[in-house]
Amino acid sequence: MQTTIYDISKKSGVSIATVSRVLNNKKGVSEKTRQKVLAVMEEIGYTPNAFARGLGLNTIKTVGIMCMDVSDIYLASAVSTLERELRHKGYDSLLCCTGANAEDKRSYLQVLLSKRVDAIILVGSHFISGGDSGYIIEAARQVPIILINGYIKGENIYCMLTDDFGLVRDAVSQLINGGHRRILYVYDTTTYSGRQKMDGYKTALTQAGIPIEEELILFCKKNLEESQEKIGQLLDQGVGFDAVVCAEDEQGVAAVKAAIERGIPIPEKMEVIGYNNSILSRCSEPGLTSIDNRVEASCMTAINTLFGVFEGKDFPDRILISGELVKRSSTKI
Amino acid sequence: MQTTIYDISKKSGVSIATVSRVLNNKKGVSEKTRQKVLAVMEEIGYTPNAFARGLGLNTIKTVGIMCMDVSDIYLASAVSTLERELRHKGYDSLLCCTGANAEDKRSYLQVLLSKRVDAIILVGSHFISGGDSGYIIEAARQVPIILINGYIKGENIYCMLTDDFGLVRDAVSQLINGGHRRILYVYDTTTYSGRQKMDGYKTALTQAGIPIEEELILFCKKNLEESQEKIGQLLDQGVGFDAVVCAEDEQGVAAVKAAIERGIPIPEKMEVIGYNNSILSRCSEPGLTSIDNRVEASCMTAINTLFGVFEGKDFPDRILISGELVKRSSTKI
DNA sequence: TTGTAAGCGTTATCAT
DNA sequence: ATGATAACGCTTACAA
Repeated sequence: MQTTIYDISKKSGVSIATVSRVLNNKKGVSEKTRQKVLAVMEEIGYTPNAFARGLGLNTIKTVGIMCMDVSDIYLASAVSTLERELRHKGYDSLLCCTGANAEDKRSYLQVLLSKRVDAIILVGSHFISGGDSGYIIEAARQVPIILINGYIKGENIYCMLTDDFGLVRDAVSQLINGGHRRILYVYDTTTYSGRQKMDGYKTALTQAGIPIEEELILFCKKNLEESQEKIGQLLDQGVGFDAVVCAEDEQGVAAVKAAIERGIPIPEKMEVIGYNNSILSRCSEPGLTSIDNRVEASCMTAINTLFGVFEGKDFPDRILISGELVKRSSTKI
Repeated sequence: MQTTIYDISKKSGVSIATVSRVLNNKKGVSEKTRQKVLAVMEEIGYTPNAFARGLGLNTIKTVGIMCMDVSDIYLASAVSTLERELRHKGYDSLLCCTGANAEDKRSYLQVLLSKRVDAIILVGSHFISGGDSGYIIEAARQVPIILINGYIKGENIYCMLTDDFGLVRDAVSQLINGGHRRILYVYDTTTYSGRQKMDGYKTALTQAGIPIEEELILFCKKNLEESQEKIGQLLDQGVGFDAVVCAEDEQGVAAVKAAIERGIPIPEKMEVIGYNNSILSRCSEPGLTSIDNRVEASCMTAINTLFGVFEGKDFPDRILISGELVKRSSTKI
């Protein structure tokens, strides 16, 4: 059985109230008593029960973090940053990987609420793709909700937004300025963020007076081998393109590999741009130029916002985080 | 304010006991009453308080997961598997990234204990490198502790072990059989697991009657650029080796890149083997042959063991998980 | 089938 | 400076 303050109380000959005071470093306890109590705690290896504490205080200093899948490099780096910052502030992280199923997301959110987390952070725009974000707005009535890379309008909801649209548009524009007319776009999702990126691609073309061609837009699961195969097929079919922009680094690497496989020199005969500036872009050979939307910055800002909200301060419900294009050897631009 | 079973009780005209019964799907409640209570719950958007429940039952259906850093690909994939399996069983995961500091590991473990997690899973052999694993043995008096890829002897501690030693030894032996005599070994840590790998390298050499040369053992932080630079220097200095075995895929990729940078064809003039069979090994160009110690299998077995322990079954305190060498284009073997 | 009441381990408010 | 006690929201005998 676990030991309680009653055990400490009995063994040290003081009341549980005093034990509690010592435990919480409250003043109004004589130094002698304090020492005695601490000694007993040490001796019997006492660990306070956070439930009991949480029951009374109605806070357990824990924040729920929801994401599709931590094994995804991008999400893992976000979760890592969030967890670290939360811990610095004395909060724990209850991790919840939802997968793609909408019903699961809903019920997992309920689980987090029932564990009385002090806030919930949703990472990735997957949470607003289904259209039905009502349950999130509903949940925000109980605790503040922070979105990393997504936007939902609602009371007590705070959104960190990345300019995915502008970043892709500018990158594509640079390719166009570099003389490219036929640019392949590879994507894997149609979440909010995914649509923003695609719109960026299309807008850049339109602005340059280049027609949008469906055969130059390739949907493909985010899987290296599968992407490589599909891009390779396009190459073999002679669809004809001399630049590739991908919604994910993994696909960018696939594009590079598909080209090399066919003896197409990169970046001379084909330029490739990925997204996320992850370690994959650095592993690529040649190195993959990649768009960095700065998740880490988004996460830091998110935590900042959250603690501001905890303190009752007024914060904007959406904050835009800027990104940048990180150039490596897969492009000439 | 949050709603409680008292609110439901009042509004539906039944006692809190009945509300509780409905909440827990217990029998002995008339269908009519059940429906009425459920309707009220739905109406006022009731969320049960897990603290209160946990206080009485002394379990909150949550498992603590500790690792150095989830942004590490290997650890992220482990955490992902653990979280998923735990959730299937109805458990949440309290994530705790400790960083390298020993004192932090200690105190974070205390935090988990105070949150009354039902078990603690330690991922990675970092937890037993400091030598002082007393606090873990101590913690095991309160809850079962599972180690992924590490071994500590103690009551209520269960260890999933990987044969890092044998895997590296066999891989190096294969290189030796392939005609290599001067094989560079690159490593980044001296944790338990790290030492096992190195021992595997040395043993393979010794068994083949090849002397161990210090200049062929390179310590290097797990960082792509830094590793590439250091391995490159060795190449430039003419240290002379025609195969590289790395303790991490990231370093394997670095070795491949260092060689390519100098026009050394892979695998013809140099063979490279990495470790973990992560996505990095697939991104590498040419693809990196890599040792897979099967974290996912370790994690599944860990969860299996854990729930066996929960049910009071007797489980071995150490389980060995076998791995394999996954061959890609960076080797001829 | 339903209700009453004790108990879970804290914190906080009064007294003393 | 210290102690007694209510309160937190739930589960679960035990009664009715």
